[in-house]
Amino acid sequence: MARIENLNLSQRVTNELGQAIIGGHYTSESGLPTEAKLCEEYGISRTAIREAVKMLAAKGLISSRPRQGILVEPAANWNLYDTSVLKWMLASSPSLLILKEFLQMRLAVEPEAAALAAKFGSDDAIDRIELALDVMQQAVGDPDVSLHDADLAFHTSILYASNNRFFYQLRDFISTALNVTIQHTTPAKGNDQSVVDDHAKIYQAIRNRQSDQVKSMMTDLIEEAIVVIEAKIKQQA
Amino acid sequence: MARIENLNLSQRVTNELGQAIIGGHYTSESGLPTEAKLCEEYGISRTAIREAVKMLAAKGLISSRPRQGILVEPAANWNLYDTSVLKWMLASSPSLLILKEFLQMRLAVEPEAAALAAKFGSDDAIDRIELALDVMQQAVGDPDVSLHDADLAFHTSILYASNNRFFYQLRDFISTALNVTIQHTTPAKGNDQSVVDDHAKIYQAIRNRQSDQVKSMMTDLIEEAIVVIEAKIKQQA
DNA sequence: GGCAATTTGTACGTATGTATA
DNA sequence: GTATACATACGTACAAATTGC
Repeated sequence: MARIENLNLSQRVTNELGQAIIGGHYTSESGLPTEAKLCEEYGISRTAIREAVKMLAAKGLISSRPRQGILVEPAANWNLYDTSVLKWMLASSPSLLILKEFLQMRLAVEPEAAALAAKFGSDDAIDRIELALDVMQQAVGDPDVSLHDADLAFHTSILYASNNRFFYQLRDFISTALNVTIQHTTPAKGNDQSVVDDHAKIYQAIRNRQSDQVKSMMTDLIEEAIVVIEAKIKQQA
Repeated sequence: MARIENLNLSQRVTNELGQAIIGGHYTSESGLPTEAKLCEEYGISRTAIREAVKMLAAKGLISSRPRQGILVEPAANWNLYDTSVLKWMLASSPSLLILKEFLQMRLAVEPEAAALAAKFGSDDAIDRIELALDVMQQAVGDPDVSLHDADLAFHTSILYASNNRFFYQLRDFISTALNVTIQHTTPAKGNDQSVVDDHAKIYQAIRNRQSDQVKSMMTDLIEEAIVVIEAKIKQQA
């Protein structure tokens, strides 16, 4: 998403309403105010409101019918793989529990994606993984290079190499999940090199077309994170 | 999605334009006609066109800026987990290749979902799986009961029992994938009972909280389908 | 069936931004 | 650079359709 000041009016309203809905300010029972009220609240025209309503409806958050007004859809219908919806969710409830759900999804998706990359990835696509790994290696010891960003690029490039559009489509979701994961699993610095080494092994296995090995390696990588998080959750309770 | 005649104007236009974009009638180079032209073509007001454009933008299919007009986004940005987008894709290219991609995703998601259901599923949620299985059993020999529908319900109820909203959110995607799968993998009738038996074993493993076993059983179930499809693809070539 | 409330659809005017000459 | 033309962005006003009482 671009900077807020670059967004047009209906997009800004969509953002505010979307966050309010996911934050629970409007519920399935209460619904939203009428179009007219929303115009007053935001001091804008009906056209802008209606466009925002249509965008939120397209994301599964609301529905609107004459006489009934604008209704909040059950959370089960929200399109969680929409980048905006994901962002709003994270903003409203950044808990360890959602992180655990993220990791469970990563555990399903990433090992299989890595296995597909080993089986079907084009040489060019695997070059991209290597490139991301190189940057990760540079980042060790050089504070000007972001290990974090290179880590995201590494995992995303594997999704790309899977040669399956449905896996690659999950890049924003996985990036978001990985983002939150990193924030919680790198408390002590200094183990950067070992992180890079683990990723290097995964890259090599993909390059060598060892799909079974890479699948179990990626599984191990994510399960390590799950162990850390489950310990933290217990600690909280 | 409701019946077409129940949709309002902007939703109908969204459908037509969405299908045209995914079908390749408008490309990343050509873009779409101007709002004014679209009004003429469809014989409706600019407001309706604008609302449709906003909905398609919310699904990642297009973007619009002054002077540049309405641009088609790269296919990599389309929100494939949106039910409408998925439907449009299937309508425009119902090939065996997309089915293979579906199955690869199912192989990632469903075994893990079943394992989570075994670990964390509530008793109520597992009851739902049992219910779907019962209907599957009834369907064997009774043509009034749909094995197909019960099969979908079985797999969906496992996603629900995973107790993870991101897995359950994939129910439409998995249902669509399963739908296409069944069409291609049940050529000969008469093996209904063996299909039901396979599902019964999976249910029992979930009920007994055997997460490792259920994971490998679900993996086997889907890999069987993959073998059939890959044979068909080879046959075509 | 009639009435009221609310979204839906239409029409048109002005403003704003942006590519191009 | 500046001006111009063109396309979307935004606003207001009104008529139509739908639904609950």
